[in-house]
Amino acid sequence: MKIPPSSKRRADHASAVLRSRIIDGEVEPGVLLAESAVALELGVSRVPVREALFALERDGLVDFSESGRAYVTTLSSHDFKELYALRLALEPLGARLAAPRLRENAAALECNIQATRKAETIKDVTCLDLDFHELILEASDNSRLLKLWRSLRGELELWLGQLHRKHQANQLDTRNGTAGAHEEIIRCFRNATPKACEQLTRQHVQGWREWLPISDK
Amino acid sequence: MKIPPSSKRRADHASAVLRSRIIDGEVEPGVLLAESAVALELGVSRVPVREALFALERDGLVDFSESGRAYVTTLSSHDFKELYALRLALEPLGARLAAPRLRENAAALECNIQATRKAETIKDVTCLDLDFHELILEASDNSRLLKLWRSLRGELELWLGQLHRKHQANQLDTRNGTAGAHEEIIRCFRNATPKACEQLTRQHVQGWREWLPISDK
DNA sequence: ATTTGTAGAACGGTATACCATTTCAAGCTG
DNA sequence: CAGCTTGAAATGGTATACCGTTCTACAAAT
Repeated sequence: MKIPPSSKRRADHASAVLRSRIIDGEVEPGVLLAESAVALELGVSRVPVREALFALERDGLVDFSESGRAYVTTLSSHDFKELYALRLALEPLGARLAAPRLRENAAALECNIQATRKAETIKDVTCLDLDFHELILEASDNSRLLKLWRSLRGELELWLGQLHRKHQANQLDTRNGTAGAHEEIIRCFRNATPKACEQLTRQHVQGWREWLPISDK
Repeated sequence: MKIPPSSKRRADHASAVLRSRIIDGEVEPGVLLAESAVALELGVSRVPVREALFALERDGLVDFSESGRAYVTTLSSHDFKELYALRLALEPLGARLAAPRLRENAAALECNIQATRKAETIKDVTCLDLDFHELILEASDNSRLLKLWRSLRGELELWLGQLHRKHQANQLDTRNGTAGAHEEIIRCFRNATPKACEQLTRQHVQGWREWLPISDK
């Protein structure tokens, strides 16, 4: 739930606007994002828009056709499997690496859980959930691990957003389930070995994956 | 050892030229890559150069300062550790996923090994070695896994290139060692379970990491 | 009805020009 | 001599204009 305070660079602003539009489903997957049109609408020139589109491609939110046009990414269930296979590779590693640091100081994680309990929309819960996992990776002292994970986050948010929109009957109270699972993880960081943290994180990610209502079309 | 045939996009050309200069050590780490200067030298305008610099940043070959200037990446031994921790997370996973496909068809891998045996420079050996690992990930049917790995490859090449340049007395005949180890991996793909392939790949990557003469400054 | 041809619009790639910011060194001040 | 000031040069950010390519829709031909 972070809104960069209208960064100085217009490219960043354009990127942020487009990102949230895509994730919120305001623009449908497969839609063409023409530079000129976007530039006109955002009131900037094509140059920063180009930059924004490249950044979004890096995050998997737009795909470029061979001819250089940018389209909003369309995700399939196979894409979802790819993403989770990678979460399962990256996050347990991150947890193991972060364990020594989080053992002593898990304040940020605690704070995140409190916010989760108070969250009022399913979207906020999702965002805070991902934030929690990101916080762990931030403590892993492996900047590239964090970078790679972040490059997947946009697609995760897109996928989960689509899921929530489809199953309108969203149980907002994944809140407590999420918060509870995260508290168990914190306890593990405090008391157990790095190996145990790694293992619990693996189970947590795997468990969530199986929990989700995946339309395995 | 691939030279894109002067792609239509000048940005790609600029990117390729800069990439090879950085990896070959023609420009020292820490050097400023000013848009205007590069543009002037390559005979193109600043726009494609900008694009190239962004692409190189994604691959970790240049870093942007806060003010937006691009500098050639300087790698520390900590960076090397980060890279290998990630190889150890990604490549075994890739091997496991690729196993079913490679069991039947490992022609590309065979071909790579033959080329490795004939390689004439240490740089070629390194490149073919990385190609071998990349071929496995290409067979993993996880496009994002491949994408993430590729985003690390440039930094690996940069690091290894620096290492070779430092230890002039490079034993070119890592050739046979590499080829031999890779043949063992192919045999594993043909005869063993995906789990076994995963495990062997982990050992292979780990073994190489320990083999390298790391100046653990 | 399906396919092919074609003209015009849409779009991306690039060059160039202008402006704001940063950098850095010369010069001034204490 | 150290530290600060300042101003010119370097650099990046952005806008705009031009050109070639690609796309699309409509028309002609089979």
